Amino acid sequence: MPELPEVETTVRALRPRLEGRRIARLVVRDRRLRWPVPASLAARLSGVPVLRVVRRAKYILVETGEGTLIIHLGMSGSLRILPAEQAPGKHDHVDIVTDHGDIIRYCDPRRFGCLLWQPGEAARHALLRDLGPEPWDPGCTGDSLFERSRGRRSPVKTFLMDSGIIVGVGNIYANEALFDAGIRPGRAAGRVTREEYGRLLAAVRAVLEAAIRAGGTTLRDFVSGDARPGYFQVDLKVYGRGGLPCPGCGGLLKEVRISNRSTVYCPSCQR
DNA sequence: ACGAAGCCCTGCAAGC
DNA sequence: TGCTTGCAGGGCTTCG
Repeated sequence: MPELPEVETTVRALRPRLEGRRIARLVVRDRRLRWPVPASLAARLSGVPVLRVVRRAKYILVETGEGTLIIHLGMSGSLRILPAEQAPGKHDHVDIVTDHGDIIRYCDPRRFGCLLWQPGEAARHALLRDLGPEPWDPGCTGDSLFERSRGRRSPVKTFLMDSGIIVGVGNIYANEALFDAGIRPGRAAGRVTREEYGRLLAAVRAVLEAAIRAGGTTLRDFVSGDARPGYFQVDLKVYGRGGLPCPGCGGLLKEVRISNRSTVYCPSCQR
């Protein structure tokens, strides 16, 4: 399940294969994704030069001279770079073939992802328009989170995972960051202090950066094979460890559901 | 404006 | 062994 670090790692792997090159053709085998792959996409991209590949939230933006290809990996999606033709598997939806012969294969078994087209400025697309800042945006600070959270009664974990507030914090890293910051996930967002939001944002950045670094070590294996960038390279302190000892105090970690998402925390270390 | 719940989908694990 | 059931997850969408 791609979280932001996995998307970032994918973008870094794609850059040398796409930037400055042309899309020779698009092979669409299965249009069924969260929204159907537009019927006009293949014709639209044929022969088009790629200027830049960038990440915004968990979206991969392939910027061309004509517009932007917007890709989301959903829960189970992946993009793999194949050095040569390989027989497509059951859930291999789309191939992007470059003028250098690289095949970039989009696969998404659960079909929560998407491939869409936006003419002109990608930021104007409805999916991107209302997104909050990136965690590293200078305008994203402990103070700004504190201000936005006033009066909110929903859990701070839900607030942290709200892409209108801050992007890129999925369930796994929300759990980890709240543990690192010593904040209980179930507390009302509006009751968390200014200082705590400062600690929380620092923890978010640190845990995402560590995971991106870990993803970087898998980059060299990204081409061909089954190697995929992954967050599972990082040691997770609480996620998936409900009932096991807390790495801080040794007490048992508690597992609850918040907004229907699995939530793990230490009742002693997190207040 | 906010918040909660529903929904999309497949693979896997656990229970019978 | 083969069924059924539950769960996982991001994030849009709907409803209150």
